[in-house]
Amino acid sequence: MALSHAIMTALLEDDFTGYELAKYFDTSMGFFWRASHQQIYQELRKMADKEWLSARVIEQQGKPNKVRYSLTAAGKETLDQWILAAAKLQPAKDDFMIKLYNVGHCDVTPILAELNERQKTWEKQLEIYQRIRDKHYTKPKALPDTQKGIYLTLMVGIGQMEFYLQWCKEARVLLGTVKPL
Amino acid sequence: MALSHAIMTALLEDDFTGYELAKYFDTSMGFFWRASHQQIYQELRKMADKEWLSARVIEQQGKPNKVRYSLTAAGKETLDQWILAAAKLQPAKDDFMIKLYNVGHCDVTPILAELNERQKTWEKQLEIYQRIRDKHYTKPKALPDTQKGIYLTLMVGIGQMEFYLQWCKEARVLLGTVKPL
DNA sequence: TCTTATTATGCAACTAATTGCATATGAAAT
DNA sequence: ATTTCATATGCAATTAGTTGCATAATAAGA
Repeated sequence: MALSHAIMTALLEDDFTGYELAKYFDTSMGFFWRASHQQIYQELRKMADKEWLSARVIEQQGKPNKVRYSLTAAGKETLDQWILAAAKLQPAKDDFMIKLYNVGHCDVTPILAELNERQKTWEKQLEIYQRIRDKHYTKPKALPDTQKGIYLTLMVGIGQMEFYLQWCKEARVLLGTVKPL
Repeated sequence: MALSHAIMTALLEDDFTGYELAKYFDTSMGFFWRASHQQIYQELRKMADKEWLSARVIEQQGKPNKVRYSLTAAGKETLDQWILAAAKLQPAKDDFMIKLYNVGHCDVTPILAELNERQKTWEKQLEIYQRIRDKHYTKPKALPDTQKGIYLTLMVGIGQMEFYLQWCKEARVLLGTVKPL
């Protein structure tokens, strides 16, 4: 559902090909939304069918032709309507939390190992986010309006990473007190 | 995929019917995993087919018969193996973050309204979590091993709510500086 | 020179999840 | 007396998302 709206949001800024969007979902918007290229290409065609997007084929030699998409007026209208409707707040599904429920019933060693892996990932991610903030978002109130929301999503990313790294410490200590089976 | 493992994790503690599991996913495990009854009933039948679960039909009059499921040895083995494999860390998809990207392109009013709605929800949720902590989890190290992981998931819930409420303040101020279209 | 990465899309099969509907009773609330 | 809630499952249709594979050129690195 909302993948299409995420795509339209990206297209507010500029026209994109599927390939470029796939990269966009790996970096910028990838902070809180992942999509594979297969999914994106499918979705783009569906959206073009509904006339939310218009497509222009760009001939190339050697490589496959590109298809560049832009948002239509109907698409923008759909997006505006979507923003009016409240999104449902669904909890983030996280396999690792399920694993924690198993502590005491299953061996804790692999869980601790995975916690350490996650810590490394979170540390890296936090660094990336902080670097972006320090480079482009030092004065939030001075940003153009179109950047303010993006800044706020970045702050969610930073805050989450900081929290998880904090929690990690407590988790490691407590899991250390679990008797091996 | 992981819904089946979440179900098996629940069944580590006790046998359950689909109906009871649906409630379980609305409360306890619902902090980080939601599933509708339709999905749960389907999944239970699939799992019984694979012999990860065994089913016992309990005849009732007036009401439909219950089916009570228990974890088999094969199911437990599957669960143990699953814990060994690292879960992939995928970001939580959140529609509201997409909406924030639209600030400056679309009217900010409904976004601010939704932020306020979310704040209320987060406040309520935080209270619920805190009450659970204060009632059952005041001394984490004194808990039985089987409760320690659950405590840690609860702390994730509390930490997330606290962070979002904090972030909410900054978000409201910054969104207040956005010029209306 | 051989391998790998980048560019650029697509099909097919499958699994996961949602939406809407249907059934049927007893108990509690209005 | 009527509505709503809780109990207890299910089907059918659809949408969303994943996995694996295929193609085909160019450029860069080992």
